[in-house]
Amino acid sequence: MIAVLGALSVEPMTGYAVRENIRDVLGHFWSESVGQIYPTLADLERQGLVRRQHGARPGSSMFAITPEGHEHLKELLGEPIQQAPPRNGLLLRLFFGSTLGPDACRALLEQARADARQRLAGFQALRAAITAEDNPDQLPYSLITISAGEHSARGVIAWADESLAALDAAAPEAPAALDATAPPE
Amino acid sequence: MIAVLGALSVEPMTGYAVRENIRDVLGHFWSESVGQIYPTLADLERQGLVRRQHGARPGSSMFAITPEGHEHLKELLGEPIQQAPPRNGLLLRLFFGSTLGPDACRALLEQARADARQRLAGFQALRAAITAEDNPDQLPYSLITISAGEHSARGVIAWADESLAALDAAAPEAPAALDATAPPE
DNA sequence: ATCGACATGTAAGTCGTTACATGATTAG
DNA sequence: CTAATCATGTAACGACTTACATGTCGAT
Repeated sequence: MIAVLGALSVEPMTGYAVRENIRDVLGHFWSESVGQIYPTLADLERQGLVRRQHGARPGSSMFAITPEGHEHLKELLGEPIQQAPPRNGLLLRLFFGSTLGPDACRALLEQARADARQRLAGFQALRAAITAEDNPDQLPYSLITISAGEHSARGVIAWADESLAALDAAAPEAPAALDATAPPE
Repeated sequence: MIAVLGALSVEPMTGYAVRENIRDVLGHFWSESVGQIYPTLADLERQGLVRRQHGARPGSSMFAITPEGHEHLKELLGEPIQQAPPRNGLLLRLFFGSTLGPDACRALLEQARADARQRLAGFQALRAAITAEDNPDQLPYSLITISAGEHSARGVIAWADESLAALDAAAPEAPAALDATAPPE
């Protein structure tokens, strides 16, 4: 709802383009499925918050936000954030690490770290792209969201490093053990 | 499912206790609602993964995990993690910061930082508690999940600090401006 | 005797995803 | 000509939450 109206607040576009914009621009912190977008658009039209005009091709529509829609967007943005109940499948598995086994835990942490590194690289590319493309009004806010992603990714990397070290200390599972330090006993 | 079976893998307990354990022990990264727990328990019983015995009072049941249940838990823990589509209401609002207004953005960031500080304090208390209570097998894995929370909270604090500074630089909204540095012009 | 914690369940409803159905247009 | 992309929608299903309904037990 906010995302759809927000996309249209930038410029008029088709529902398909709304979907692409949400995926490509907001994708790292928000998502809407197809099944959400068209009904939402129909709702917004019914409420007079967007106007539907003929698209470039037969059967397609250009949606444009109305002044009331812009008003409504402001209200929506001011509404309290309701956060989803936490549900972190990685931490759930790691919590039961003694059942899962230390090796599988190490693998999970390494995977999480690799994913975070990739995301971090993506954010750095994205930062460069939007610094070139965004208008000066939007740029600081885009940068804030990218910065959030970067901080989060760096946090995951540091956490995974630390946790892998902790696992090595707790369960010496011979992680490349061919060095000069004498094994215990 | 994993959470319920995992709770019962520690010791037999009532459904009510399962709920409390999930809330109190896994609460910072996982949650199950009442409406999930009892049907899940009934499912697990039907599949022979838990056994129901008479509870201490009439009408109450003690649930205990069976060997097959323990096997199944291992399998579940090994299954790929499916992560929920991202949906961060805070970042969504901040992204549309030029519509929302700089002051409201500042307020959101300050709130997020305050929340993160509180979570961080909670984690530090929790760390002390479980270090005293947990058995040595479980402790490292509990610490890993707490550490994840701490890293995340510290990340949010650093990000909020940075972003507040960025907003001050981009939109000099007179944030406590009574100091010796001359205002521009 | 009454209040809060313990205890188990169900029903209704919300939210959201996935898959399907359909068709136009454009690039190779 | 044909594959990919553009474009719009719906239907079925699944996941989950909230509220309700019911009853026991222990402490004050």
